[in-house]
Amino acid sequence: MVERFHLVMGSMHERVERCGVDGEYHRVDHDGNHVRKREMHISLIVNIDFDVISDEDDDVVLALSSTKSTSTLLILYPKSSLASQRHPIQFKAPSLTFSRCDAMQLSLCLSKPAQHLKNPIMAASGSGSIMWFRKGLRIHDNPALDYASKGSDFVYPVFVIDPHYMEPDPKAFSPGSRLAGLNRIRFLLESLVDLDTSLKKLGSRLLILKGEPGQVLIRCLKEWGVKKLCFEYDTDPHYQALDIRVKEYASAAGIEVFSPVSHTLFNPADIIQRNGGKPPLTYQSFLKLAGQPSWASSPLLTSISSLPPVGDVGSCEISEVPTIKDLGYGDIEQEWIPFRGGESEALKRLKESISDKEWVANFEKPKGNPSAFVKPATTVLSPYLKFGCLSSRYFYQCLQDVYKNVQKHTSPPVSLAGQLLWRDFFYTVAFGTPNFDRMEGNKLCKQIPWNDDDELLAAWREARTGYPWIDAIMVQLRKWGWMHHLARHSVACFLTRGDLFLHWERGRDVFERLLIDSDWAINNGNWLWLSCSSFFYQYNRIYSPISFGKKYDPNGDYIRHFLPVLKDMPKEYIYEPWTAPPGIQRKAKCIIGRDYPKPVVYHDSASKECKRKLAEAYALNQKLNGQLSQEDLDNLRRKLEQDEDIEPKIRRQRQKVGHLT
DNA sequence: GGCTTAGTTGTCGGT
DNA sequence: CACCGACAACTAAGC
Repeated sequence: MVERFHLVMGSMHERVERCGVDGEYHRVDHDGNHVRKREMHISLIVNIDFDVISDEDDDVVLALSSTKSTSTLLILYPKSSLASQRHPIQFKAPSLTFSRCDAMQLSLCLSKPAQHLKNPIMAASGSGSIMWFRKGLRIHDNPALDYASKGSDFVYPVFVIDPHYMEPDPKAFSPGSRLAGLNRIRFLLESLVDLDTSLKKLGSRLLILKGEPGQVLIRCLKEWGVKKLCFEYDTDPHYQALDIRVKEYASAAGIEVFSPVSHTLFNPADIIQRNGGKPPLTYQSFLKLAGQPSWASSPLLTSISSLPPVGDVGSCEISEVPTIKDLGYGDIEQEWIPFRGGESEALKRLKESISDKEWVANFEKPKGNPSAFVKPATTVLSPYLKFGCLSSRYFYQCLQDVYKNVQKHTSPPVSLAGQLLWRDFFYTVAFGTPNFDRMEGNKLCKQIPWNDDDELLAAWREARTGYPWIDAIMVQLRKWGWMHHLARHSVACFLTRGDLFLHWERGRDVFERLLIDSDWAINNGNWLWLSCSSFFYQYNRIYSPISFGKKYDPNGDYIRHFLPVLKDMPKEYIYEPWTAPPGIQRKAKCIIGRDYPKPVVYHDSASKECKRKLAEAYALNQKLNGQLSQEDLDNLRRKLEQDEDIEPKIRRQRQKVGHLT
């Protein structure tokens, strides 16, 4: 079913420099009649011939190839499909093969976009612009902000506070909102204050609005009569859905939309397209495809001397950046957290990190010490990258400068620059994989019959597994919102394939809420990795909850700091306090089972069980080619439990889950 | 299609 | 302390 159509359309792609008209398309139906289909408000005008591959009911999936020699691919979904998650549809286009579509995503990849950018229908004509901040909370290397200020008499720098993200949720297991722990909310507020301060120095200010961001933005567009709307492109499903709404409105209202890719080093859509429509699934293949960033050797715009003034805000209610208290959080006692939000802090931290050129040149991620907490073994720039307080591209260029001036340096994947590339790797795979954040319906994810055990999950989440190394990490997560990468590995492995055999999505949820650097693509990618659900499959390699920490920190100082109940436990027992003789426990003022819990599982038997289950699950996945139904999973789960009963000596003895006060 | 190779970060017990 | 092999054996990519 391939028909020929003509489409007037455009894109929101980063390289689109002019936009602002409604697009619509019509098709010829089977009887040869021209049928006008829904209006799509799309920006730049491009003439492209395209083939309709699937057009059922209201849903539209289009595969396009341009009339010119460049290959072009567009996947479009109308509004109606955005609400419901749909299964991926696979199809083949005449000129290229691709197998991705995500109901939440609209992507246009132009291999030579410049050719399509001629003859803009509508140019910006001065007047006002909105700079919509979401991530990208910075002045340096901010192309959206730069574009907003060009040729505008007024610029409205806006941040919308979404109550869902910010307001206290009394039912949550720790202080914070439903979606974010208090640490990250605080970090965000600090970042906003810093951004406001910087904007004021440039003759502007940050306008804080409250409400559902889409509605609020559309109201601003209506009220302020701006000609341009500028914001950083975002691949996260949440923003994909939000941005389509806002772009549709803006385009319908004749407002130019400029939405550049500046959060990552590369444009994920470009890389996916270069790989024939599929995201690369290994780091090495990603590196090959990615090559050098296009901007690698040209200087980024890292400073702005002034900004146009803020225009009349009409009846829109503008407030200052709220405090934690303003948001409804009482006085919550909190350990001093070593990480303050904001661009200034990010640049300061960056400068400190790269000032030690030897350290930068010799950095090898896997060799870092996860138990270092007074002075962490990594840069701790991740939360700044997450909110865009720091530009990953600027960071990358700074690293290249250091590398140029030293004799030898480490390389990806272990080098510092390699870490930024990991970030882009996960952004790319996540963008190109429907249901990336779930096991079900995720083609990359092994279907594994994880156990469901609320008691064990709570023990893990609340730092009472009885394994001090694991619990100390979980305390650091809750108190600081940050732990070393390898510490994250330890607890993620423990929760899933190593010991508890609980679903990685449960752990993902906890990390997503509590980490100050939690990032949708990276967090999900790493949980897929650590649970051996995707990317990494060597399920025999299990982090020991005892010896892994011990090899870095034999004295247990990390444990003593985050679990003060164990501070007087002799180092011989601190990783396995249940083995300490009663006299020692008394002397340390820590009776196991009373002051600190007994282990919730025995690691030796639990990890053997996990390996056995993974082996069986892998075999079934292979047999059924990854297509496991819910029934298949249930059957496997039953079988695994039966086998467990047949071998009672292997069956782990579950301890009563203790409570740590 | 079959085969080889490589894969950011395991543990344990050796040298 | 650095490195090695055994353990048991996975997948994606590339030829």
